Amino acid sequence: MPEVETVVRYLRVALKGLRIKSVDVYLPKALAFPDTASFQAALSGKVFLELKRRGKYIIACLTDAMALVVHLRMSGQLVYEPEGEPLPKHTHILWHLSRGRLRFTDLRQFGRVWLVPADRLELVPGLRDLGVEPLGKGFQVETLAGALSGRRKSIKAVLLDQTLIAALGNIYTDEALYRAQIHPLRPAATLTARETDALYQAIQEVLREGIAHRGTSIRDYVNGTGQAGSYQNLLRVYGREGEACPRCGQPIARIKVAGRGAYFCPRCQPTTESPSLSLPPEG
DNA sequence: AGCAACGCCTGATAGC
DNA sequence: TGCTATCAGGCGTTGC
Repeated sequence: MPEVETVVRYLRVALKGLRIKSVDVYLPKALAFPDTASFQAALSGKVFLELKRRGKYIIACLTDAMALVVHLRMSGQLVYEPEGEPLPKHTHILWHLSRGRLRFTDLRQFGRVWLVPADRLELVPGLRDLGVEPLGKGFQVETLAGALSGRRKSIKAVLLDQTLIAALGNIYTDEALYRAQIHPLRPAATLTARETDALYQAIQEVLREGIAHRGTSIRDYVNGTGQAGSYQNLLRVYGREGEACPRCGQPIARIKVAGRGAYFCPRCQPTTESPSLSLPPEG
């Protein structure tokens, strides 16, 4: 989510007031709705008004009450740049604007684009089912407690479930669980009130830090101007298998949880509640 | 209903 | 060098 929020913050300023002259679609399947011809015809002449984020979806509000929705998935990029530069490989959709161009580039081809009426966002699968925004007023510690109660699956799997909390990806679940000193395999319903509170704080901390550092760039991620973020340098556990835990020095471990790589400290994140949870972390 | 496994893609890297 | 296996920021579908 911090990566998506960063893209939105750049593009909100860059695209405002620009008019779409024409659209090239090089990979039709990247366009989830509608078909290429309808997409091109409907977008011609539209003007960008405002950009929003909901979960990991980018929503561009256009004139005539239309909304251009983009999900970058794993490797997608949405970049505004001058016309005439060489087109990067894996560029699937290209918008020619009244000034400059907007390109959707995606090596793994998982990302998708939709064009729907602004009041029919439910036409985008996933978007309509999103849970609470973790940095919004609707997210309280009781919200998190409610999401965990009665769920026997792992806390990491629950945090990754976008229908409960809209935003947390693999990096930020690991970082939040590390800070809260909770093992990723702990059944969600077994978290104590104290752990739930620590996790509630940790989720907001890691997301705010991620945004403040303009996202995490490991491979493909760049913001709306094509620049990398810097949060990868501040990650405590993600991608650091074998490195020393910043808190206790124990090597960071990696296991598989919910089909994803999960990085954690075996000492700081025991499979039962940590007795040292009330102690402040070092550094 | 809840949950885990798989599929979708290309490319980088590790191990043999 | 060149092969194979594994891994990658996510989510929709399938089947148990």
